[in-house]
Amino acid sequence: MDRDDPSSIQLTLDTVGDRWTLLILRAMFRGMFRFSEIQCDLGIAKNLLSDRLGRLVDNGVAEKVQYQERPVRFEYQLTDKGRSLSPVLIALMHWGDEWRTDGLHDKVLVHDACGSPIEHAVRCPACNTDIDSEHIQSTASTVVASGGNS
Amino acid sequence: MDRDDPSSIQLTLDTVGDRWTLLILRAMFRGMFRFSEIQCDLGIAKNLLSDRLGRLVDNGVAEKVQYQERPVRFEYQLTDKGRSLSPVLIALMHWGDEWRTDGLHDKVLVHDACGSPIEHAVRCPACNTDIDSEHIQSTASTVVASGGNS
DNA sequence: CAGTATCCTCGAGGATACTG
DNA sequence: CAGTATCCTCGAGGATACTG
Repeated sequence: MDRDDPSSIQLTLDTVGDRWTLLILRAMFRGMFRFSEIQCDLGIAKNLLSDRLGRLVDNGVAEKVQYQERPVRFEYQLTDKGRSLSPVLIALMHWGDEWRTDGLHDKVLVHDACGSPIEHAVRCPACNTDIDSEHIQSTASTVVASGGNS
Repeated sequence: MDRDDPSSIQLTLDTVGDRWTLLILRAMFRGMFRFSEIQCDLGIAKNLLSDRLGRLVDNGVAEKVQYQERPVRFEYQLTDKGRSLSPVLIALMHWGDEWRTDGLHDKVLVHDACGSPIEHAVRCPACNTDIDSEHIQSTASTVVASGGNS
């Protein structure tokens, strides 16, 4: 599992690949920065929230910022590293939207300016084109071999 | 945690938000479809792999396809639903690449045709433009409030 | 409010043995 | 090969009480 390929996915998962952590990040992306806000929103136990926030800070995904002096109070803000997780969150959310089977299909992610459902794209800045998943490679091998049966 | 907002992220996490499951999907995207290939690649215990593959099939992410008659043998292929997880995997991988601190920064995802590092984008097909994360909305609220401190 | 400290429980993960 | 069946262990998760 961790021999010659400490894959990038693995590294990401080590940092944010925990159920609560992902949910906490979602809350933070939604503008909740304080302990009690997040705790209340998620219904997570305090010791767990404390632990997860601590890890996020240790990993440089969030930072603890004092927002008040007396009494001393902190809030957690996303760093650039944390903010750059947005594609992950969006991809997760988008897939859930796309395939959810309950009636609540109104949760589709849309462009605020025009209301159209968004799309994901992977692009090559050099060629200035979209790239299909089967044309993405990592140094070692083809990352995504779509196709399969068809 | 599951009161009025069974968020799409939650739904996605329920299906694939498990450490092993994500790693199994990565293996499948790389073209490993057979039990032993995946088991060997990941070093996962057999009962767990069996359990995870079963769930993936139950959830319509993968399907069990017979590829041989005597003896009867099956392999697991991604369905459309499964294949549409590629943005999730790519986002996870991409973030890991971007922020990994070990020397192995050569794992960047590149366009196979030209070797340039890829970029992620969320696009509006109607406006034909890229959308910044703060301009994405779900029906209820702004999904990603970047900004924060600055 | 924003945590820390304890304690308890259940179940996920892993190993091993067995099977068609 | 592709699993299923058992069993054991450790630790994550949760509840509760306490604190600056």
